[in-house]
Amino acid sequence: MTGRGRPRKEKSPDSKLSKSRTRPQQTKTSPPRRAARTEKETKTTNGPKKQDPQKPDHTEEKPSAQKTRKGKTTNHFMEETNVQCRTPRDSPAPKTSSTQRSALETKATRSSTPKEKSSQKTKEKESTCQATFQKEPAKKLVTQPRTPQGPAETYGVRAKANGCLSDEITAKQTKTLKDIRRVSVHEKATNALTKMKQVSFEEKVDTTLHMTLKNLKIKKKDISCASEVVNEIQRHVIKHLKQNTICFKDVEEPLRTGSYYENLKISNPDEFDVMLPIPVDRVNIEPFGSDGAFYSVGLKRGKSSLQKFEEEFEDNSILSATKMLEEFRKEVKECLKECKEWTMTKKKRGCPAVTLTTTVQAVPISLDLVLCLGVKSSWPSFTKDGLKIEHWLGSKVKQEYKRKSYYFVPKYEGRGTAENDGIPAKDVWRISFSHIEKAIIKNHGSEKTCCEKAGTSCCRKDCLKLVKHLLHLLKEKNPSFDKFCSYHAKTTLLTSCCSRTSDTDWKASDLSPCFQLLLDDFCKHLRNGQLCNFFIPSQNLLSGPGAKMCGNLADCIKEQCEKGFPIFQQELKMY
DNA sequence: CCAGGCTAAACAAG
DNA sequence: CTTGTTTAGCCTGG
Repeated sequence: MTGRGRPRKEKSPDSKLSKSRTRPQQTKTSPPRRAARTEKETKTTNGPKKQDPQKPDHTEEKPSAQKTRKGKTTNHFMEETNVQCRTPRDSPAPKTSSTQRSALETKATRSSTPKEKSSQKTKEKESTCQATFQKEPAKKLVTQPRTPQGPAETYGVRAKANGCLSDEITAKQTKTLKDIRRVSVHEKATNALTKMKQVSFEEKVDTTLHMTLKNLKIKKKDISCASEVVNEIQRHVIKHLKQNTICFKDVEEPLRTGSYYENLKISNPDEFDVMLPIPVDRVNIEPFGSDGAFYSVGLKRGKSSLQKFEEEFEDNSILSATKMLEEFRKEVKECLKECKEWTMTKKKRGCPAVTLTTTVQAVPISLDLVLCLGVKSSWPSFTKDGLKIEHWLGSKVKQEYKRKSYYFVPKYEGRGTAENDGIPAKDVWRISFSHIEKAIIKNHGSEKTCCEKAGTSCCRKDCLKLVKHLLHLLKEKNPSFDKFCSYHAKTTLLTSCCSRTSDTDWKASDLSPCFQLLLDDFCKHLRNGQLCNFFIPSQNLLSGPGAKMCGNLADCIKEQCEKGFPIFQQELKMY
């Protein structure tokens, strides 16, 4: 890893190439990064997950981790009493002595005196959390959340998530007055306990979320390593396209899109998305299908370097996405001959990207090169009701965006042979506004200074990272969710930002409630089976997964919310 | 076109 | 916590 820090401008492409060629050997001799990391940063790194989230490996670790939790509750309780605001979640055991109980009560009243029942507002949490992060071992944070019918039952009271006391009273109606009085005494105690537990529960959620976010951060060193090789191959490919091809020689500056370049990448800098735009002017576009997301693209008459990709259909000709992508693949493959450390993955049907993979320090990295057409004219009419950012970012900003180009990527859905007006799906293009998404994410505040160093910081991006991560983990656990993707999360965030437009709706200190509100929004979309493309409202992004799966996912998310995100806690446990 | 300045984010130190 | 440093990526003015 030494010597990586030197300024890139000093390197000539050639020297870099030769250097890279030797790298595979280096990786063999040098210890895998995971091992190297354990010296220092083990607690915050995501080592175990490193290689391949899809591998079932990690499932082995979970049961054992669960075991360690069992039977430690009493001990755990004693430990916890030393920590301010960190009250037992697993319970006061039924046998809790009166002294212990009163200690708890006083603590409850002292530490928080919660006036409102369900205090969604969790103020000044951050300081507590921050301290917790540094001092407390992670294992402490990962105890099982209090189950709905928790130990409170031992007091003859049904403890509900929100402690609805009226229920409890009706349950006792048949009892004698004496009993009721006795109960009410207990109620008092329980009430305090319940409230205390709520605080504890919410705090625990808050801590879990912050810890999770912390673990999702990508290491500076990893960024350096990955970006060096990724930038190098990018430059190489672009140079090749410009110098050695005719049809792609007009390729413009790459549009670096996707999570990494939006600072939304989580866990590892292992996926890079780059769009390579070929400018086209004066095109005829025709919607393919009814939702306005796919189009056939015809070149207007006149010579063009793209003419060789035209297909004749009835009276006009269109640019065949498949042909063009094939040629692009061929050219990229050609330049990989000089970059042996990169390999190209097999073509996936309907996929717009040519995916290149390599490993840096034993860590796999993939780079998606997406050929696209850049269109400078005004956006198609299907976008008319999209991008409703007026109240959030302002209409000037909107106009600014709408003046920009838009792009087409060679992506189709379903079988390539499906026809529409005689045009096969494999020859159509999907519209893309990735550059606008990136611009919005980068400039996401209602106030211009949002998240700038002089301004107030918000939690919009953190919320999105968490939703993405949650979705990722749920998909890992349940492969039937594979039709859901991070774009659903992103679109949900953008949509939610348009309804909660103020920066104060997303205060950085309100991460937990904001995140859960965002999940609420997501679940609502899922239950309705409808999530509109942010730019093309007529396209429903949830038509793919189907109603049943949407319902299932919403159930899973709801469960996670109610239980305090055990799926995150389980992960934290591993570090 | 590209050098140099700027920003966001990670990170280290106090 | 605050402050400063480093880095990659981005933007811009000459």
